[in-house]
Amino acid sequence: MAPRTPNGRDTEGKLQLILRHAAQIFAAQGYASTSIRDISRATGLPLSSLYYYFESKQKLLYLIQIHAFTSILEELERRLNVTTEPLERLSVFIRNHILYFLTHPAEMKVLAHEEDALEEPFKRQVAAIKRRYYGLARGIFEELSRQGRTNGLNARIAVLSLYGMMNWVYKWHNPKVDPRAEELAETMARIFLHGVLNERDRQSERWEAERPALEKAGSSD
Amino acid sequence: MAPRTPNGRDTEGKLQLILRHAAQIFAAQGYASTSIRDISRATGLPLSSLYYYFESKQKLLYLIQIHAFTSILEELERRLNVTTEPLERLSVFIRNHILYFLTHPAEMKVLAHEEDALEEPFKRQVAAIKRRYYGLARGIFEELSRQGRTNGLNARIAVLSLYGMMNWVYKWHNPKVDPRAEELAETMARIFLHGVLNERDRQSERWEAERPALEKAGSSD
DNA sequence: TGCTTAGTCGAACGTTCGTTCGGAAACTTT
DNA sequence: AAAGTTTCCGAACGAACGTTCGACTAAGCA
Repeated sequence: MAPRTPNGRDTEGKLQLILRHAAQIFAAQGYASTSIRDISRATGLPLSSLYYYFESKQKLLYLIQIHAFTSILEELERRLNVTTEPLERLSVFIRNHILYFLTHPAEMKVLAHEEDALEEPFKRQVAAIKRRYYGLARGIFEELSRQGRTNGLNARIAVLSLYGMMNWVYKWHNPKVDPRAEELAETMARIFLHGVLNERDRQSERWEAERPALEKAGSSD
Repeated sequence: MAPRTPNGRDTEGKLQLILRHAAQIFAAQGYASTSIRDISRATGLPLSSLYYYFESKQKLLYLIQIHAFTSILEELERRLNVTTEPLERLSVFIRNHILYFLTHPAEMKVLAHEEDALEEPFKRQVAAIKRRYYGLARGIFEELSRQGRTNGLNARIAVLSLYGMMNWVYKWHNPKVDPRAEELAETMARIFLHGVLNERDRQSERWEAERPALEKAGSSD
């Protein structure tokens, strides 16, 4: 925490500070309409000093996106280890996503909104980690399908729909009015996993983490 | 169609041509990173000539957004007139949205992606029509709730989730791989209205427009 | 103490931006 | 044919952009 690096000037901490401020401004104004001078103003650092910490505006966006994606993926993989039950795993996925979204709104907005702003050296790398993230959810969904527990929907469409439902949150979530992460995650999990309509046996289902793993009882489960 | 306006120069048609090209470029590069010169290049019209048709870049974006929103809303209100059954109406809403989305991908991307790019004289007006659109879906959902046919979810969250699911489509839909509008709309209607899990009576449900109106069986009507 | 390296920063670079202006050209009305 | 109106457009405006440069100060090491 203190500047205990060889040099007593905490260079790494300053980069993080720049990244934090830059994420805020990118989120508020958009990448393309943010100037390096805006970031200079927000951080209090002179324009030219910024270029000691990152070599281009593109690289700055890249650093923000990679950092956010790496964090959310690490956290997710940690949490997914608690169970192999696909229903629970999907629920964990949703909760993890929403939780990260609401605790890091600026970073997540940049991730969701500035997908195409990166150009080719960087674009590829962010696309790779994104594919890994997407593939994780899709894998879980397909496992669920293999067990005959879905209604046979196209996995790609289903998972991308879920993804959209969650990623759109940055456009409307208002902490003053809307539920916190836990409740929001549970609501979306219900919509996605179960649906909105009154069904006969919906009441019996629970996807909480506390719930003991499903017993296989017959047919498909 | 022919230039039968008082002047034989088809000014209105030229504006439409500019709007079409501009929507394409805004969709491809983003509003902020598109220059008027880009639009000049795409339309073949000289830079300064463009300003005869719109008075500022902001106004250009405004014209595109208002036009798209007005079209989709008009079409929707027309289609909603066929039934008062809330389940069918929600289904019509979803189908209309997706259909417009996939037949006007550029306009819809601009609508979904450049929400915050407009500034104050224009922002308010687009926000107003957007609120009307959102309110329509929410009204239908609440009617459904009043009839006791939902599982009691927060209407705001539910409708915004649906909205997100549909609006995210522009980020991933690939005509070469993904289903056409009708099928996509039905899939999303199923996810939203019904859910993804195997339930006992899911098979009996249909939300097609052809289906005769539900008979009231009890509860609220 | 001096030498080297890491970090700072004012000033300026070339380019691109949105927009304007004034007059030329095209068409309509008398 | 003259007058009036609408449409067109080359050239230029000041402002803002991302990035660079080179001189500077402060820290770490001998």
